[in-house]
Amino acid sequence: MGRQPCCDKVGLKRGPWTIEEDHKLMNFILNNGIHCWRTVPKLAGLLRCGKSCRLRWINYLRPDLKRGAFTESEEDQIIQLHSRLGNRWSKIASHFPGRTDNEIKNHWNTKIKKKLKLLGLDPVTHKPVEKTDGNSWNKPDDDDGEATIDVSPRKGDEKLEEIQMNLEETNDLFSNYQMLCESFDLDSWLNQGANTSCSSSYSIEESNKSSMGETNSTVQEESLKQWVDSVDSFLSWDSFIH
DNA sequence: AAAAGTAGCAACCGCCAGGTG
DNA sequence: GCACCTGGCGGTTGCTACTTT
Repeated sequence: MGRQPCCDKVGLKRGPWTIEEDHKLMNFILNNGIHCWRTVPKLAGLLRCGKSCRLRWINYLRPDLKRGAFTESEEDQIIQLHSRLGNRWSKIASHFPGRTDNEIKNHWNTKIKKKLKLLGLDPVTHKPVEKTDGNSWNKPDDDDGEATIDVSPRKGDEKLEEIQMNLEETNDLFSNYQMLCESFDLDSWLNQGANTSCSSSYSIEESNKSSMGETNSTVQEESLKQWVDSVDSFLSWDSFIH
């Protein structure tokens, strides 16, 4: 007998997630925690397979995610870890709280690989690439036809400044977000549902009280609201009615 | 301005390991 | 020990936005 698929794919939706689906999944997990991914879509009213829900949560909706570009030091650390661990992205990701393995893998494939090639290093072995002729040192893309990184000044410098300003604004948002995550016991929060019913009456407030105690619950509540607001601003959920 | 090419990234697929009955 | 289920992982695909011609 062959292996059964992870879920019955007939009639299930695929492709990009809609805002409404994101909200349904978030609401469900916020209210009930995570116990069994297979049952999540059914209980949350989603036409997705559990695996897809899990991926969406882990890679995009999780409150402790650190969004934004990788810093130089993060890149260096990824390179070092990759030289030790190879393509074990989840292991590498475990060194970067708030980063996902998928994010790191994508960053590696799209940016760091090219950076290493540009430096004349083999992205797999991390050793200098063998010279094939006298000119190949500074032309790492000759072998596979991949484009080089354009480091020369470009006409779009003004646009770059604009992006940097936006990034700063985003970083402010992230720092709020990080403050929340640092003080917020996500594991307890996600697991609390074991002791609660699946009713939607279970609130974030109650979750805070049970996982952190009464004393700083107001602060936590405020932080969590900030986080929800932050996610809202990322996703433009204005049109969705809770 | 339009077509072609490229980069970035979200999402999917298939496989594997661990847990359970 | 076996069959099955679920979660997790790494590789790959496909869509979209951006850039170049």
